[in-house]
Amino acid sequence: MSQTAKAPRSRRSTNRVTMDDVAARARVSASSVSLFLRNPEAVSPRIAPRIKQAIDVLGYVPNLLAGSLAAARTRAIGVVVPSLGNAFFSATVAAMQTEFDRHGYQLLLGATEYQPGREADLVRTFLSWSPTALVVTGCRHDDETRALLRSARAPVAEMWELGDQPFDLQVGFSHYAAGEAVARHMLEIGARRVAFIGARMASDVRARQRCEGFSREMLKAGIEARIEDVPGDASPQTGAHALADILQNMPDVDAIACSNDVIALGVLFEAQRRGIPIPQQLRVAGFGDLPFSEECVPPLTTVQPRANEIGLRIAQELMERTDHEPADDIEPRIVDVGFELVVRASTSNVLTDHDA
Amino acid sequence: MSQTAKAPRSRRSTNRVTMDDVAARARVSASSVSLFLRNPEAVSPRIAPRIKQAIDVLGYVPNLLAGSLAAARTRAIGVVVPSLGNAFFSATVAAMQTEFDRHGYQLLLGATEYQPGREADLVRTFLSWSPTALVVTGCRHDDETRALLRSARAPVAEMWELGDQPFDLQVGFSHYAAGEAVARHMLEIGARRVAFIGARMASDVRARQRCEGFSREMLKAGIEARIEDVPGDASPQTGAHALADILQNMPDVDAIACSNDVIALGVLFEAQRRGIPIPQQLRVAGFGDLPFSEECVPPLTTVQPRANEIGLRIAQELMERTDHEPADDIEPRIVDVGFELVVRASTSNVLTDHDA
DNA sequence: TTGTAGGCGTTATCAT
DNA sequence: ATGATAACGCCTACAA
Repeated sequence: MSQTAKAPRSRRSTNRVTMDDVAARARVSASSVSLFLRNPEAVSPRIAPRIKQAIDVLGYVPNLLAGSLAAARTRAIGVVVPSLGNAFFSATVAAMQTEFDRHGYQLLLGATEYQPGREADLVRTFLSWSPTALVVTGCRHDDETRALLRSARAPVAEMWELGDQPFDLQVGFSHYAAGEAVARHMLEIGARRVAFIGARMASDVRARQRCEGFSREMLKAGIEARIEDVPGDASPQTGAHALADILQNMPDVDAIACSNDVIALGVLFEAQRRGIPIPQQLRVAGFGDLPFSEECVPPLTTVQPRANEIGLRIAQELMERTDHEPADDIEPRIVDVGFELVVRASTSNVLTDHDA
Repeated sequence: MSQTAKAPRSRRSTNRVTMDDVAARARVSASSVSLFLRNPEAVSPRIAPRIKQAIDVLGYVPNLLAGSLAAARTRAIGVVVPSLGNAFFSATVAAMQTEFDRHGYQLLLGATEYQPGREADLVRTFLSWSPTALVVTGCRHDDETRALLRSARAPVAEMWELGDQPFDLQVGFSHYAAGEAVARHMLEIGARRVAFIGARMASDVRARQRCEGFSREMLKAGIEARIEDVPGDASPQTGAHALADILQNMPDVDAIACSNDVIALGVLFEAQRRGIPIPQQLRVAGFGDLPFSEECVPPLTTVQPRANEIGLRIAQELMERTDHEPADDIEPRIVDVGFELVVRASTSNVLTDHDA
C-alpha cells in the first residue's frame, strides 16, 4: 500500500513520523513540540512528559532538512582536506569531528587528493548545503575558490598554514619556521653536506614551504642544500629511493631532512640495509612525529605539528562564532599553534633513551 | 537594512539568490529553471542559454536542503567508522568519498572512537538528515543501533566484516580466515612456540576475530598460542612492549602474529634493539600491508585487506541501489572482497627482495 | 515545452 | 505557555 490510487496530489510518499504525529499523540500543537525539542524547560511540566512519551513511542526523529530550511541555518560544517591518507589531516579531522559532534554539528567531508580544481568543486558543493561554517586546508586557493569562500555567508577557517589575508580564521603554524628549525638544529650538530627530501612539492604547498625554510636557513650558513622532490605520495619507498639517489650524486652527504616522517622512515630503512650508521655518518630528521617516530631505530628527530590541537581549536573558535549573530562582524583571527622540534637519536650521539 | 519594519511576517533573512531570482532574470518560470538544472536537454534551446546565463550572473547556488526536502531524498550518505586514526578506515573512507562525490553525493562522517553507545548516537544523527544510505563498520551493533538501522528508509551497508544477517549490503572479508591464514603460514615455516599481539581486543571486534582464527588454527596443530591483549590504540610502542612481555614469559617464542602492521613494526624495532635476528630466531607477521610494511627491515609478512576496494565497492553498490525505486525490494547482498597473505622476509629465510 | 499551485516538515511570528 | 499560520526554497503532478 505504498502508492494508493486515491489522494490526488498527495506527495506524502514517506510514511515518516513527523512532528505533527507527535503533536497529535501528545494532544498538543506542533509548535509546542518544536519548542519542547529546542528548550524542554519552556513548556509546562504538564505536557512535557506527554510530548516526551509520544516521541519515544513513535520513534520520532526530527527532520533536520526541514528544520534547517525553516531556520535558515544548517548544523553542518564542510571540511576540505587534501587527503585522508595523510595522518596529519585524518588526525585533525578526527579531532574536529569529535568536537563538532559535541555541539550537535555534522561534519561534511571532502578530499581533493591534490587535484587542481577539486577544492572549488567541493566548496561549491558544501555551499549548497548552507553550512554553518567552512574549513579548508591551507591559505593558497585558486581564484574560483576564493570567490566562493568570500561569497559564503558562513565563517571560513583555514588550517595547517598561516599567511595571506585570513577570511575569518586561520589556525596553523609557519612551515617555513619548521624548516628553519630543522636546519638550525642540523647546523648545530655539525651538518655540512645536506639534502632535503620532499614528496610532490609542486602540489603540496606546505611541504614546499618547509623545504624553502630549510634551504634558506642553510644558505645563511653558506650551505646549499640538495633538494630531492619525488613524485607520488610520501611513503617509505619514496624515502628509500631518494636516499639511493642522493648517495649516488652526493656520497658525502651528512644530513638529510624529510618533509614527512614516513619518508624519513624509509631513509632509516635504506640506511640500515646499506650499513650506514645513523646518526654517526648520516643525520636524519623528519616532520610529523608519527606514532613510529619515537619507537624506530634510531628514534627519529622530527617536528611535532599538533594536528589534534589544530582541529580542536578550529572547532572551538567556529562554535564560538556561531553563537554570535552573523551580523556582529567578528574580527578575523589568526591562531598560531606552533610546533615543537623533537630531538631524538637520529641526529644526536647521545644514548638511545627510547624507554625512558 | 536587515530588519525592515515593513513586510509583516517576512522571514526572508538571507538575501540569498533563489531559483525564483534566476527565473525572473531569465524571464521564465521557476519550474523551467528547476527542469533545466536537472536535465538541461529538456528545455527549449531558446531559453536554456538564458537560464544558464542568469545562473552565472547571479551566482546562483541551489539550496540542497530545500531540494532534498521537496524531493524527499537527500544526496547524503552517513558513514560511521571506529576511528580515522586507523589507516584502514581512512583509506576506505577516502575511496568512498571520491566515488560518492563522482555521483554527486555528500559524505557525512562520524567516528565512534570505540566508545560504546556512540554508534547509535551517530546513526540517529545521520537519520535526521534523511540520508540516501548509511554505512557502518562491522556487523556487531547494539540493540539500539540495530533498531535504528532497521527503521531506516535507506539501504544500510556494513563494511570490513562479514557475518550475521546483513541489512542490505555487506562488503568485507572473514577476519577469522585472515587469522587462520597467518597461522597456517606460521606452521608451514616451522613455528611451534607462538604468540599473538592485539590491541584493545575487547572493543576491536575484528582484531579479536583475527586472533581467534589464529588461535584456533594453532590449536588444531596442538599448539596453544600465547595471547597478548594490550590496551590502547595499536602502535609501535604497543608492539615493542608486548614483545618485551612475551620474551619474559616465553623466552623460546619463535613466531609472533600481530593484529596490525604498526604493532608488528614495533616488534621489529624492539627485536632489532635486542639483537634478535628476524626471521632466523623469530618470525613476525602483521595485518594491513601498510606503506612501510614492504620497505621495513626485514620486509614484513602481512595480510593485505583491500581497504580501498571495500570503499569503492560499497559506494558502487549503493549508487546502483539508489537508481532503483525504493519499492523494488532488492535482495540483501554479501560481497567478500577477500584478502591476500603477503609473505615477505620477516617469516622466510629467502633473500630480501625488497627492490624487485 | 512551459507555467501553476500544492506540498515537503520544520521554525518563527504573532495572537491568544 | 500554547496554538494558528506564514514562510523557508524547491520539486512535481497537472494543466495549458
